[in-house]
Amino acid sequence: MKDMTTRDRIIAAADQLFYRQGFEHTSFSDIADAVGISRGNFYHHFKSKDDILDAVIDARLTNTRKMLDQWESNGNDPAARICSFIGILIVNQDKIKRYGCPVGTLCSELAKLEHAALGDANKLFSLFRAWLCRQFSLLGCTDDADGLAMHLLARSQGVATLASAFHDEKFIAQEVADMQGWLQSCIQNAVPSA
Amino acid sequence: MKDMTTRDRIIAAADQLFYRQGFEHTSFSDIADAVGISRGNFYHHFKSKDDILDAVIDARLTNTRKMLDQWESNGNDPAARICSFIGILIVNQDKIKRYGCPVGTLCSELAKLEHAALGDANKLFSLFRAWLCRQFSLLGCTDDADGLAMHLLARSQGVATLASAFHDEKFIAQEVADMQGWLQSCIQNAVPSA
DNA sequence: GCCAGATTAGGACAACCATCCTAATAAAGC
DNA sequence: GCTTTATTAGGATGGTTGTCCTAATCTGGC
Repeated sequence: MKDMTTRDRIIAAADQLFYRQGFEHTSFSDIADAVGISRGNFYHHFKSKDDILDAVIDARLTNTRKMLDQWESNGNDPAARICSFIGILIVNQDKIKRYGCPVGTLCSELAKLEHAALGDANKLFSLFRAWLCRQFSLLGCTDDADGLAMHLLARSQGVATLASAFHDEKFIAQEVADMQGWLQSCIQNAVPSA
Repeated sequence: MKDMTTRDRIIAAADQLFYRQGFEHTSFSDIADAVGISRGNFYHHFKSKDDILDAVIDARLTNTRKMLDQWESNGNDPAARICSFIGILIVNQDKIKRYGCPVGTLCSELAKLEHAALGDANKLFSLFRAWLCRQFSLLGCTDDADGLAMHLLARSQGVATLASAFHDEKFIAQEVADMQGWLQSCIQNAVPSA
């Protein structure tokens, strides 16, 4: 945080604030206060507020790609990787209970604003979708890997939304366990390898 | 629409705009233009913008209750009623693809705004939850009726979110079919009556 | 026909917003 | 050490927002 450039510190602060307060409800003053710099100084680093949003989405895409690559290079089997994805709901449950899913809530907001960056934000979903699809394929579920990916993506979105509404962590645990059971049944239905 | 009071016309217009544009992004001018009245005229009917939001949420609660009551008094069995709930995703798929779920997106936004009306908005979720729980109980799934209700609620939320992101109506149809299949398996696992 | 109350219109108001401008400061190259 | 460039601060600007005020109009009771 200390050795970051001002530009990166703006992006990091905006990232958090957009997640917690929403994009529209976050003002330049909010970001300036969080970073500890002057308001008028933004325009040396960014053309506009929309420009900051683009940078935030790019950063999220990069970080997400990094996380997924790491899960893939860990030597685990595809089932364990998918379990890592499901596990996000447990690892981040405190934030999710407060602010929902960072991807889902951002895309929902940008859709209502008819914001130009909606397409880029949706790439976050596409990233998870393609990654999950690949894991299901490797698992042997070749005929409907994308359908299974979308199914799992949808379920985790729903869990995040309801966990936020009801602040119920027991519900998260139950659904996570259920998803893991569902994953096992996927493996059994898959084409046996060798 | 023509025989409604001005107050009701404001609520109806605000309801639509809050759904389509979000609460914060909808200004008094937007509502005034939609209703066709003057801006300063609102304060004869409502104390503040938050007051309009409260009225909109109340109206949604009333309408939802009416819908659920109707489904219950139709003479259908509980399974068919739950199917009606699932069917919302098909009936409203055009709006859902554009704006997501009216309940989920409103609660997400109000949570980020830390808005006082969040508690009332969450009652919309509670309404569906209690109704679904009752149906599952009548179906014979007495030991985990609430868990099943939450599960179905979460899944439909997830479908709405992803349908909005990917504008994919084939995905909606697939998930709806899958949910109906899941419902059948619930019935078979239920305690057999008589 | 008149009057009291409800309803409306339209503008005034202060606060906030994203954006821009200018001047001061820091850093770097030579 | 000087000059050029990058970075910063802080205020100005115009537009929009929710809110409020006042005067005009409409409505119903008598």
